[in-house]
Amino acid sequence: MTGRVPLYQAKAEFFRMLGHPVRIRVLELLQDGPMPVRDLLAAIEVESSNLSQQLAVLRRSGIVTATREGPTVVYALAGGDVAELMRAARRILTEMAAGQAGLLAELREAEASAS
Amino acid sequence: MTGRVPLYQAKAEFFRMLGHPVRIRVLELLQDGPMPVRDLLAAIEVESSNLSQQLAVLRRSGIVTATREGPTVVYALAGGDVAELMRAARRILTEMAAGQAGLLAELREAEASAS
DNA sequence: ACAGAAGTTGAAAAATTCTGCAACTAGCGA
DNA sequence: TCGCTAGTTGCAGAATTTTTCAACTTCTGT
Repeated sequence: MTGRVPLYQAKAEFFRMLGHPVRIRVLELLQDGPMPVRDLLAAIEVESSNLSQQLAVLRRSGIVTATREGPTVVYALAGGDVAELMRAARRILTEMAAGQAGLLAELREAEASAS
Repeated sequence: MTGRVPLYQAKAEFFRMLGHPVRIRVLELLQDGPMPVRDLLAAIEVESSNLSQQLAVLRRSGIVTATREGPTVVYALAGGDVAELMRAARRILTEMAAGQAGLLAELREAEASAS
């Protein structure tokens, strides 16, 4: 019923949706609970219309919800464990950094003993 | 030493790197162990040069390694738990799908009782 | 040395995404 | 009702990414 998109493509779209610094920061901020746009804006430093665009991307994807409360709009994580995803990402990123440090060390050695 | 990029930006780049169907499929295939390009190519159906480009993206990011073995090049996951990341993504994706299904149900009800 | 298989690379064209401006809607208080 | 605050939307130009084609490198068998 819902589009019938192959899973790997849905995943790719999902990750692509995450692939923007402002959107990452929004998701991280929302992990501490719902937050009005005003506060996001204060925390993130980006033009208000740009933030709106990025929020729209998140909304469309369904990962956050927006509800109007009087004059302000409050955003919240729609579902679950974004935190876990971020943790997994950070772990891999850390490993990769370590790997590259290792590689750099190797390169330095190779250079030192270069003929 | 390494560029000094804010973490949220590193994360965004990481997720962006994941945001392509071919790259997702490669990473999923490599979870079962190292694999020569030939086999990836057979599994994925995409032009060979296109696959190469995507493999280059993965290589540059450091998430996979390539080693030449005679005439073939074998790719492998560089480090750790890509599997866990994929699981986390699938969980969220599933939740979101459920959420949307729920929303659709609500909309249908609203429609049914529309004045 | 030559031919063929396996991949990679460079570059240009095509497609997508991002940014910022201007215009616009919604709610609230005077 | 007017004006202000809070956000969103449409859109054009800029920047990135994706795709493809042609050329190129390596390695192996003969």
